[in-house]
Amino acid sequence: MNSLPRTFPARIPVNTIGRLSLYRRLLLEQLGVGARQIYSHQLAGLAVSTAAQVRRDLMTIGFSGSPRKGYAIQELVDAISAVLARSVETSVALVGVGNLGRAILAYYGNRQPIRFAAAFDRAPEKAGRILHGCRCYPAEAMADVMARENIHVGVIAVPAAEAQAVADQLILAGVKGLLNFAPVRLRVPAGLYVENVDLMMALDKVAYYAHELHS
Amino acid sequence: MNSLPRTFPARIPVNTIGRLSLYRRLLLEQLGVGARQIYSHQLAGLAVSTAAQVRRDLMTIGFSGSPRKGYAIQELVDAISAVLARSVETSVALVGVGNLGRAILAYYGNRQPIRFAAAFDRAPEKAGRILHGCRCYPAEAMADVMARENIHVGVIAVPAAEAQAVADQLILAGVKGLLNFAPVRLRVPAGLYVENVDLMMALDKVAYYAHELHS
DNA sequence: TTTTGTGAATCGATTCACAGCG
DNA sequence: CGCTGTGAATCGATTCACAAAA
Repeated sequence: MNSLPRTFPARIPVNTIGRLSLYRRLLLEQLGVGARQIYSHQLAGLAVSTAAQVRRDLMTIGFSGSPRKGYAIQELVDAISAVLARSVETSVALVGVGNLGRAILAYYGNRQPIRFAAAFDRAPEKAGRILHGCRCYPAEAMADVMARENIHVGVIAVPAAEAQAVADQLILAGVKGLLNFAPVRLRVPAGLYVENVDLMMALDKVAYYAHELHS
Repeated sequence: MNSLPRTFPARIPVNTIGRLSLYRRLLLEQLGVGARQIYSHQLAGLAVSTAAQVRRDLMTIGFSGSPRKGYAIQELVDAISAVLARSVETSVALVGVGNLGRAILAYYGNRQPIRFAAAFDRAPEKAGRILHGCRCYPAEAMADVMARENIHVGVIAVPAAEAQAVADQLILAGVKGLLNFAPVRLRVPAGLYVENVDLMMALDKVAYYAHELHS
């Protein structure tokens, strides 16, 4: 029955933020299929999780449903969007327009309200090209473009050896969060958020368990 | 002094496996630079972690160092490689040779002992091509090729709508672990391991914290 | 000294279990 | 009834803190 733009007393745990992102996607899908209300155990089924987990997560963002009808899907989507940065536009910069960088641009498309506003690459011949709706600039232009486009999130898709230097540049240019695809742990000032997508680690984990189960 | 190759009493936590993968990379780098011994606090520094965490992780795999000299790097690399599937060859299949699939092949290269032994795609015109050392087959060939190549790990890089069907096929073909890049949660038999790389979720997390810090 | 190895304490995240409600 | 909301219990992961070793 509630919950629009509130000030949240507590800091929301990272894992919860992640699940909210997932719930939101699943809920939008349900809306598309004509559903209007959903029970915690149904959403849990879609998310391959538990009803208790779902209820706890929604409690954390202060959203309530009714015992009779469950949760109103559209309202819940709005509430989650208000918590995630989804109701304001977030401008993002990509650094590193190699195989992975281009795949990232293609993957994210340019769905509002997360917009890839600029890409940077050391190789000067990439400057000026437009890939999946995102313009490439030479690395030197970073500070200027980032300020002009009001970018606060950086995505790092450069080789390991360059990642720390790129992170330093991005931080200097004012980013508050980094999504790092390079297989390195970045050293950043306290408080700045870094999400690592470590593909080597991910594959090692799978190989470990596959091997364990197989033998 | 340490770590004889076998029989780990306890099951090793997922997070620990992930960190071991990271430690291994960092240690190999140190070997390349000429280091032979390392202290827990030094490795922690490289991993952007804590000395206690490092010691706990190494304890978990039964590896010991000496208070005087720290840990012997080469031996530690070997011990970690023995724990991860790194000392035997693991064959992997990729399904979905789009932008993301090709970037994945390029990223992983074909470093031993994790080998991309086959790629599959619904689009028949991709069959027969060799990308980054990995041969593409039509989707229909999956069962045959997977058996012939003894593949036990699958990497899913297809659109969300197809991911569950692909997972089912791969499981039928005998995989024991899945690395899933599709923005869906897969339903799999108990015991089978799934590692999700959810890029939407990753970006939402960063955007959330960037926004929180910025405002 | 300095550093390892580790039991115990702490912290955080998930699950249980049940009161309250429609 | 079956469902939500939530305090309390549990589970797991990290950190503390210190004895033992060199």
